[in-house]
Amino acid sequence: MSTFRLYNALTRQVELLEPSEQTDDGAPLLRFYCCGPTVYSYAHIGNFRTFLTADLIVRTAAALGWEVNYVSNVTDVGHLTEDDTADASGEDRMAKALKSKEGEQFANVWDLARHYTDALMADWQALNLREPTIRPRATEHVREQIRAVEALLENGHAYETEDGVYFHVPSFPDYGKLSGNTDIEELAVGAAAESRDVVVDVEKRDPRDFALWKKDDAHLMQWHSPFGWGFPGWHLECSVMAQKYLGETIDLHGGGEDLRFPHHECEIAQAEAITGKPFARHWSHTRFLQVEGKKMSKRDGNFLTLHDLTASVDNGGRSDWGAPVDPLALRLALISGHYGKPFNFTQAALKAAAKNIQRYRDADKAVQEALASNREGENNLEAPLADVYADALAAMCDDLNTPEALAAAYRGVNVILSQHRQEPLSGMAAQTAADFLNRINNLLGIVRHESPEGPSSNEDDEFAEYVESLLEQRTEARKAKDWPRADEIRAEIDALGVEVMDNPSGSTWRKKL
RNA sequence: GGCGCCGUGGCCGAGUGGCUAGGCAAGGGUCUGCAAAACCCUCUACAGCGGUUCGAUUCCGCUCGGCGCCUCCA
Repeated sequence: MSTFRLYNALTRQVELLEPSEQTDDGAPLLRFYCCGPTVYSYAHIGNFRTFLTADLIVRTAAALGWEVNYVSNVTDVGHLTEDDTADASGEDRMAKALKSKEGEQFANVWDLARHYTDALMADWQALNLREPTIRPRATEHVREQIRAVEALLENGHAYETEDGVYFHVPSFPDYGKLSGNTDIEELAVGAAAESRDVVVDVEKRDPRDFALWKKDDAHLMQWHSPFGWGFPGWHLECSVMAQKYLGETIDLHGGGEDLRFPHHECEIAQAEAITGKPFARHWSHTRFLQVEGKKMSKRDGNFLTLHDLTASVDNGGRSDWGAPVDPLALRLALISGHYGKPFNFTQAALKAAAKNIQRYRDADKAVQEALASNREGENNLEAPLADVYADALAAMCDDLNTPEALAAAYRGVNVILSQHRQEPLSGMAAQTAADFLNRINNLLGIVRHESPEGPSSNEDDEFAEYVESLLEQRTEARKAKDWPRADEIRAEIDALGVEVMDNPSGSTWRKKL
């Protein structure tokens, strides 16, 4: 039953994802590497769509009883902003960020990288993303990268020039097997470089050759190497770190669709030229998302970081996007489309997600209460919830069909709530429902936060206290049938962004969506 | 130009050779001091044109339209 099918970019078809090893306990062990971001700024929701895809792979594997060695890096070395990336010249992104307005607060590039790395981890947790087994940093693996360059020089796949060390693409006949960019492309590449008026290292032997090491003793981040002071090429860090932590051949390698070429193609070339073994057996890419029908861009005002959406307006959150948005709603919105298809992120979709999350919370709350009261009675949830969970897992195993998995999960929530409405859940039924919600949360991460400290704070507690006190006053007024006074207080509460709901059993409140 | 993806009801988005995905929005209703929430009901679509077929939204071809990558980008 434990078959997990996933699109493989290498073969261009949906294939069985097969761990090549087992743990000592006999569980399949998946070795998975997903390319992380360069920490020169806050990560945006597009970055997170990719990390979310990785997260869902990890969760689905875990649901099947697999162990996952999940490695996701942080690129804290500045690479390049200019078109001549292959030559690794030009200004790097970190240096550029340091000079920007936001960059003024940082003492240096190291400081800047640390700040944005911390921000990444906080956002990561807010979105309920599972922490990678290992999160290596490029700057902490420069030794290994230098050794890889040496190995490639020794076995003839690389050569040194005045400016750096390059990988010689023609020495690796498989180059292009992932992207389909083969020899025809070669001409286009040369042409492209010329038309862009880029200064190409004249010593490069082939236009496709890419930098393994860039000699530059003026660079803000530089290391000493046998080839002089400088810094490693961008593609090197991932293949080196993946192999260090996961072995020479890994089961699955993922990232954003833009990474397919040249980044992943170059990783393959470097890694396989050294080991002579396949680097990764399965490749997965997440498609870019669009925002309100357009590619995200700062100019169009639709460039969204997690911070833009989840921070309070006072704290820089974007009111035009309804900030602060519940991070779980954002998570749900971002996984409501298939990872391999273009996805249009819209305000309407975000609102719909928020509403659904509310419902998951309602169910969770009802179940917790029922669990506490432990009523006598039948358990008629077992069979329906088992079916629904099986549907959800099967959908995820079918190339991560999140829309279908979510539909199934929601069906389960509705079963629980409608059952509970007819007659409060028995202790046994509540236990079944709680197990279901836990499993759904493990699989999809949309029921509640998993991190020990949820995003709650003293501020929230104080706010809640204040609302409760107002609500008490209103209840008094209602008892006295002083309707104008009651409505007045409700208006006050309403102004705080809170809605009041009067039920037969009393009044409750919650933050408006 | 090269490679690839997609066009589903007001919106977002699965899926299938014949049997209502789902969500959100909207309209009507129940409930309610008024609201809100909740619940019930309604809304049957697959870009266009051909072809294959007993039958196509689903397969094939063409047309139109949108989008992505092709050394900045997840």
